[in-house]
Amino acid sequence: MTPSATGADPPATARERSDRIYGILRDRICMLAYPPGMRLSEEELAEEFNVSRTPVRRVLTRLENEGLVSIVHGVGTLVTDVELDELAQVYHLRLELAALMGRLSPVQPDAAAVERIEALIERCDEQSAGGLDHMAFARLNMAFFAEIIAMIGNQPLREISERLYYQTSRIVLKLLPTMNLQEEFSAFRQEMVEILAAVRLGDIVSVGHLRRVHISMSFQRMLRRAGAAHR
Amino acid sequence: MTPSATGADPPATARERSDRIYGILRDRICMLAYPPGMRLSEEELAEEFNVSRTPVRRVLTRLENEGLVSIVHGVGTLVTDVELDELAQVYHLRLELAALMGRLSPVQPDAAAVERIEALIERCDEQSAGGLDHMAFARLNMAFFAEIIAMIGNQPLREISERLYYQTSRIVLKLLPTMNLQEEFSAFRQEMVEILAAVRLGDIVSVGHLRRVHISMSFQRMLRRAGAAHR
DNA sequence: CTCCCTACAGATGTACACAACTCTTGAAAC
DNA sequence: GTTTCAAGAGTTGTGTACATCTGTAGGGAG
Repeated sequence: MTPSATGADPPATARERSDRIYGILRDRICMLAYPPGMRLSEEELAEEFNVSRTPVRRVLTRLENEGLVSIVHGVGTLVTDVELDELAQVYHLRLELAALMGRLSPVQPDAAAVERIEALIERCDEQSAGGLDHMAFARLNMAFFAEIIAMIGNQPLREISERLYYQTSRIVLKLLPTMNLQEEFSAFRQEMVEILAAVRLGDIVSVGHLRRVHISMSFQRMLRRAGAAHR
Repeated sequence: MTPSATGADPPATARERSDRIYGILRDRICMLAYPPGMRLSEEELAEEFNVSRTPVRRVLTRLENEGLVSIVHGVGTLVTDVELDELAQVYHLRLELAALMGRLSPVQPDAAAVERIEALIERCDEQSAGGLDHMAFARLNMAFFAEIIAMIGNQPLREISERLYYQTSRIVLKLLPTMNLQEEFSAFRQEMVEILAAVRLGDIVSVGHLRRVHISMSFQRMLRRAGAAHR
């Protein structure tokens, strides 16, 4: 927004600026604004954020460690490709980790969190009524995930769950055009309703198991579609 | 060994040099050669490895992302401290992940791996016969861990298990002087014997459960010692 | 004697120039 | 026509000077 000409942006500390750029680039990759295979130019990014290549490289290295880009000397920084079969292991692990959240010092969500989940269900209904949108689905999914991880009290598990989510979130958006969008919206709404009921009971163990079930079924639907597309 | 005066080291690619420096620093931190609280100088490290600060910073940033050091602007790069109660969450997660290894596409170890484990048990006996050494215990433990993670077929789970191990390995070495070293050697040997039996049967599920049991008991022994020391 | 403030030493963060590497393009040899 | 090689453009990796920040030591006011 503000072109920094006035320097209206809070200068902030180096760490905060780095985290900000990281978050922006991660979201662009996860939302496919930077599609798989796209080449990211350090110089262009440096220009966009009004910094030199050095802090940009710091961010790109972090994204590489998390598997979202691949840096190749002399070639460039490439957004990694996502293939369902290559991410099968990540999905299997996500299933098991989801079931763990209730066992490892879970956090009881407060009333505000319950209201936010209710609002998400409402937004889901509004979308279903109007035109269905891929991007809207992805954003709702991400917002709901934010509520889920807030219930994970075990900090290492929370960080790992986040990482794995960002690694797999793209495959959903990528395959969505080939799938039944209404079915996906419906399944997602059902998941939120069921989890909301468990949240109201304070039963985080069940929240974890419900998550596990729905991640598994979502994965199975994608496998079926991918298998059908190959014929 | 070779002081690089002759340049005998294979020049290697940038990635390999970076990984090499990373591995060296990680081992030094995990072996307490760099004790918690120690300040690492980018300039000194750059001089030691015959590079500039730039690649050193790349490695230190990675170590920070994994929680082994803390970089503070204007202050320095400090080796993070390890406290048992702060690492309790990591331990609880490690327990559950250990139990998962048998369920997620485990890798059957070959005959050579079985022999290496037998050799580790033998080395453990030699240590028990001679003078007991903290460093020897840590090295045996790390070597055995290498055999364990080789059985983890799920790649993301393997990487995560490695990270969490490096985060907790220091606390063992730190508390070892206050503990019964002979008891620890004995328990460790027992773990290896039991797991070897499961490996011979090709029962990786049991390997995982045995790991879980022994990680848990090791943690409980440390908790008891730490509690006793506080009085 | 205590407290505060200022200057300084030393650390990490940033910018920029250059080195090293990859891929492409084109022409020349066969 | 095919192949090979060399030169060039474009990218990331590295080295280095400087900017920015922090903790401390020292001196002066009260």
